[in-house]
Amino acid sequence: MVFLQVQPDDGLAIYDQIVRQVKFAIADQVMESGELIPSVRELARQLMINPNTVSRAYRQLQDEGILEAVRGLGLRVTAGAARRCRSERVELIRARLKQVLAEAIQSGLTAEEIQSLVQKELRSKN
Amino acid sequence: MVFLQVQPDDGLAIYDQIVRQVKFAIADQVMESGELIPSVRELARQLMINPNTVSRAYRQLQDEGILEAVRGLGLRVTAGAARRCRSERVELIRARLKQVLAEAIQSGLTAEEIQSLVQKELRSKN
Amino acid sequence: MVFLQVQPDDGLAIYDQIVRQVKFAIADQVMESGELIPSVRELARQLMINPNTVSRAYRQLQDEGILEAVRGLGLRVTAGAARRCRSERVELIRARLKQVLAEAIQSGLTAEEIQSLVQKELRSKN
Amino acid sequence: MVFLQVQPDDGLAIYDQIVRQVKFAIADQVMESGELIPSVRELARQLMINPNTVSRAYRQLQDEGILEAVRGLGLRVTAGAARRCRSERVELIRARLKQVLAEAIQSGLTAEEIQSLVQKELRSKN
DNA sequence: GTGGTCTAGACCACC
DNA sequence: GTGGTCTAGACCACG
Repeated sequence: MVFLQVQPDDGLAIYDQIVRQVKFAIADQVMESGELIPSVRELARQLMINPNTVSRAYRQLQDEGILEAVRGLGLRVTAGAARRCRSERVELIRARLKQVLAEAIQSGLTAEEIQSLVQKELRSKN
Repeated sequence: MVFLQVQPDDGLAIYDQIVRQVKFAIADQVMESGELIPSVRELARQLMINPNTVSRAYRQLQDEGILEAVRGLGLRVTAGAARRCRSERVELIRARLKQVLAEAIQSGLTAEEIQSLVQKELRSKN
Repeated sequence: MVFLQVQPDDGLAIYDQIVRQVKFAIADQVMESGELIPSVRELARQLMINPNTVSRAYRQLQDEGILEAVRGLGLRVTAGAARRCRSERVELIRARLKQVLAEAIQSGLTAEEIQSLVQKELRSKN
Repeated sequence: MVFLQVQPDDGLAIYDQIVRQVKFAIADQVMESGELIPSVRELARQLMINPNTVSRAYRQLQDEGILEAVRGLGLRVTAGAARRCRSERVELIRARLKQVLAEAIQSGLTAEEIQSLVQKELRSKN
């Protein structure tokens, strides 16, 4: 879990950054189902933030059924978490893509111009 | 300016919605350069929101050079506003498209899947 | 909202007591849809507890779709809240009744003895 | 004592599950007065839990007079334990039934609806 | 050691 | 004024 990192002024709340990154880590199977995640205090120490902030992120992940508490031991990734995190991420992408494209059209760009932009971006990423 | 409308629970701040919509109206030449915009009180009354909120939106538009004060008359659209708003909007779109595509790739979608999604969206909008 | 009250050592967390009581108040239509609920600071002052604790309760109610935030104004009861709270409460009762009855049978009480207990209780309540 | 089993995420603490199950076993005379119960280490090994947890459960049972230490031998069920466990269980059931019924009435269910629910449950259990 | 809860007090954006 | 976020530090139950 050394790969987690937060930026205080990202616009996104710190606890939300943690939620997001944990979900992505689970989606990418960097963290497997059943695995214990870093303790609240440990992660807080690593990220140099307040334990309450980590706790809030973990609590939200519990509310969403991604993590489950094991009394006295810590928090564990639930069974169906990986599948859920993956589909949630794809759905998120789809929704945002949809919104951006709608705005692009509404702002006067033609379908051809948009596709050209998309292809240029996709090529530059490969 | 009757075309403006705000949604209190959009996630976006109300003053930001106003800023955004005014810019778009100028970009689409619904509002022309030199044209006087409604007074703070008038718009606040129409949208049934707090005058402070309208005032804040207008102030930001002045700070960005989109609007300018005319002593004794009110606020009017500046000379280069239309061109600026158009390019700003396209640039905004381009940046967000870029970001969404980067996330899409990072989340495991292939370039083909992404293009397929894009084409499907574009067709449904026409 | 003067009717809300919390007991520090109820076994149930304070924020949970608030969540529960607000839901019951909505179910009983003591609080109507669209109505603004007491502010975080106001309720904290009345109950003589920390605003964060109230905030946590309100946040959970938002997560469950019972309340919604109106920026700068406060929190409001959502449209479908009453119906949801009512059915949730009945479902809760049903589940607990089920569990208690299962234990009663498992502990050797006969169906007749249980029904006798139930009737005695019901009569004493009327 | 092979019949004991614990579920880490039951909501109920593990040591409480042990206390409860031991009491029920005594109430059902699965364990008789005078009988020696498994050692802390033995039970901890069987249930694959921390010996501290078993120890805590046994300590509570001693505090309640259900178990007593026999120097050099271990812990055994006290003389009046069975009677006490039975009446305690019935009393527990009665109290919880009372509470659930009170809530049911307070939540708007009529006495008839409640009795209907009770009968339905009782039938499904037989 | 673990998470859960609560308090106290600060700062922010928004209306 | 409103809610939202974060920090700091305390206490509790549990293993």
